[in-house]
Amino acid sequence: MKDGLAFIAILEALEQASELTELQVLSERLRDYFKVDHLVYHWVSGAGEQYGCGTYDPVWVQRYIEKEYLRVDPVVAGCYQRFHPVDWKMLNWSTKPAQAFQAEAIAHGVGNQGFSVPIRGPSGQFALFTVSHNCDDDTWAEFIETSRRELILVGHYFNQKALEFEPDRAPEAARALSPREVDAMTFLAMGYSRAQVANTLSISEHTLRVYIESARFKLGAANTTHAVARALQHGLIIV
Amino acid sequence: MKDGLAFIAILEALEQASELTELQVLSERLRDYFKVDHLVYHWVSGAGEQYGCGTYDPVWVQRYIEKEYLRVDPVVAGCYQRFHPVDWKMLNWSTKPAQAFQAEAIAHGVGNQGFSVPIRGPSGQFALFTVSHNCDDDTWAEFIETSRRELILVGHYFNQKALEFEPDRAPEAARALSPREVDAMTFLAMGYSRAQVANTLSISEHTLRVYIESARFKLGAANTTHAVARALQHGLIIV
DNA sequence: TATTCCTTCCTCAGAACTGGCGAGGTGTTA
DNA sequence: TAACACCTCGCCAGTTCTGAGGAAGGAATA
Repeated sequence: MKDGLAFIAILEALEQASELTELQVLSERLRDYFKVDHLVYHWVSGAGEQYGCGTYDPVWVQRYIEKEYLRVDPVVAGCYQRFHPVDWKMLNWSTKPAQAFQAEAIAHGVGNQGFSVPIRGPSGQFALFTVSHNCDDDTWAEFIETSRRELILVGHYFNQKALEFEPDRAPEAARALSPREVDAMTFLAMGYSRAQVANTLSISEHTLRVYIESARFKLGAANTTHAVARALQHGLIIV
Repeated sequence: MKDGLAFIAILEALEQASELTELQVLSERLRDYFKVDHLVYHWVSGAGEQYGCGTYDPVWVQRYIEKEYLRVDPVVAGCYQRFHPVDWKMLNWSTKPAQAFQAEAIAHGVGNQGFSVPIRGPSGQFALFTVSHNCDDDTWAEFIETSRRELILVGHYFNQKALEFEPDRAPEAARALSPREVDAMTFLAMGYSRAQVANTLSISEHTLRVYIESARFKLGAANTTHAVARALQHGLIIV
């Protein structure tokens, strides 16, 4: 750690932040602390909703949203499937859309190097905390080596604050399912047919249907598949 | 932070650990460092699979697994739905099964206080990093206040190592879906019927069926609902 | 005590999904 | 060039799910 005290000071400022706009300021302060070109927090969830703050060029951010680059961006795709923080070099940039995306990103000032920390929450909540910079591989590797811990920690604090300020997005108050409804959803998520679930739970298929329907209703789902998807996303079932 | 250097030393030992058994030793070392009664890492995923290491009484661990307390434990249920680390006091212990569970846990030496960090990964991976202790509320609150950052960080390092040592459990090498298959799964997870999805993608319903079937095959799923559930769990679609 | 929620059971018709058969075109890669 | 994966389309028969009606007892809560 370069300067433990300066870092702790920023963390404490982050803890005490009480408005979303402060995150913007803090991201600039952190960028200067880490001495990188860009530092970005990017939050993703449900039906393409996004929120972000950081030091990227607003033009680029706008374009990213408009073009739904979310579904092309190898950083998002890669982090979505990894637990560990990811150096951008480890990602798969070889597909055609990914290369076009990369070229455009760099043209908008995004660095050639990057490091992203994936952060996950309940309800399928997913966020990325990213630092990006222009430098050679060795310099970058050394930076990551020394800053890894701080980046992980600060990423989580960012996420915590972002959720705090936007409570609508976080809990989404999915009414809890009854035990039988949980059973039903669980086995359906495991691939059982209705008949199999009914058999497993030793109840009639008609009874099972009642549970599925009430779960569907509680989850605001259009069909069984949708209900199972939402139950999974809300962490209501553990498969 | 009480003793930054001692903590860093443990983190580095954790980084260099090369065997699962070392995690057991390190959890004891960390317990002593934090001066708590218990410190546990508990990993959960797919079809009730579990793995843990830490300082709980093995008898209790055995019983926990046998009785499937995973599905009763308010700590698991609570953390599964939260992003933030959780003080056990914040959880809902009022249901009958939860109270029975709590009584039994305390009888087996688990502390009256507890703090658990939820950790999530791709593929629906979920883990808990917990410290537990016997003391009054004020003492505990003070401990959490001072140790929160370290607990978050060390929990993530633990998880990283646990994944590293058990690679079978982590990636599960779900073959990637083709773009059209991703589209199909995505809209199905959003509750669209087959007809609606076909319409949205401007393809015939039969073509859509081909995608669903091939996605089903790749995901090893028994039916559409199962396929969507797996696609979600593997982070192959972003809904 | 009244109300609400959970659990369990029923039927029937129409809608939706699944499995099996087939076909042809494009693009990448060994 | 051949193999492979991807995208697109069709039909038929059978299975499964959904919607719209019910009914009744027990537990918890206000």
